[in-house]
Amino acid sequence: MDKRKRDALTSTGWRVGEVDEFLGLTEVESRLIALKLALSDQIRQRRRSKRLTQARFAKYLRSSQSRVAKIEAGDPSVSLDLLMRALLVIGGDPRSV
Amino acid sequence: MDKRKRDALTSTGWRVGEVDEFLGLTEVESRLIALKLALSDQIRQRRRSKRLTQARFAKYLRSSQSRVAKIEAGDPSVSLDLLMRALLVIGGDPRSV
DNA sequence: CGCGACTATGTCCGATATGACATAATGCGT
DNA sequence: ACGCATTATGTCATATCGGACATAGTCGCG
Repeated sequence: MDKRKRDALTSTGWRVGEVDEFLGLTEVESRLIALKLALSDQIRQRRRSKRLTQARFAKYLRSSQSRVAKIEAGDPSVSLDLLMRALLVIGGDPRSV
Repeated sequence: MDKRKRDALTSTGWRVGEVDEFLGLTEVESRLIALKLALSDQIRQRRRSKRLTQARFAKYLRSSQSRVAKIEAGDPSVSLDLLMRALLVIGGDPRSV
């Protein structure tokens, strides 16, 4: 681990020697975002392959067209919960993401 | 599809014939809960195998001991986002869940 | 038992996500 | 070009989730 990172961690209460096996916050963050984007894509693909409009899909989701648009746009205001719910509703497989 | 269910769906704007391929709300809900519980278990297991206390893990997560307890207890106030973040921080593999 | 370390549960209130709505952009057939 | 369907973007009030704190419960171990 480079010094910069170690300093940033220890200064916030991490103990060197334990830290190694853990992912830093920024890495976690980027993996989380990647995951969300993958879900977005999967959802849009499935919705399109079923020839559904965002508005119709929104009904199945019990949400709104604008939310669906945001889901597919990878809008940061969309939670993993909603993404996963959407994927399940449209019949997607969580493992494939 | 049994009549009861079809009525419940159509009455809320679903069109029979499209509905079939989609999961009902309650089924989505239960699958979502199952997913969360699986994450909970995975997190607790990994934390224990690393011999970390909830308090120490909370620091890595930049959260609090009580949140970690709730994460592991499957408390409904815990989002998928937080669960996934916790799993990533502790080095777990999302796919294994 | 008593005590310390750990975990569980409850509450508060600030932060973030939500559906709904309005409206703007885009596409597409005629 | 026009009209119509679809999708994108912005905003808002309400709901849900968040960390923090207090406190209660649990589990060894002397």
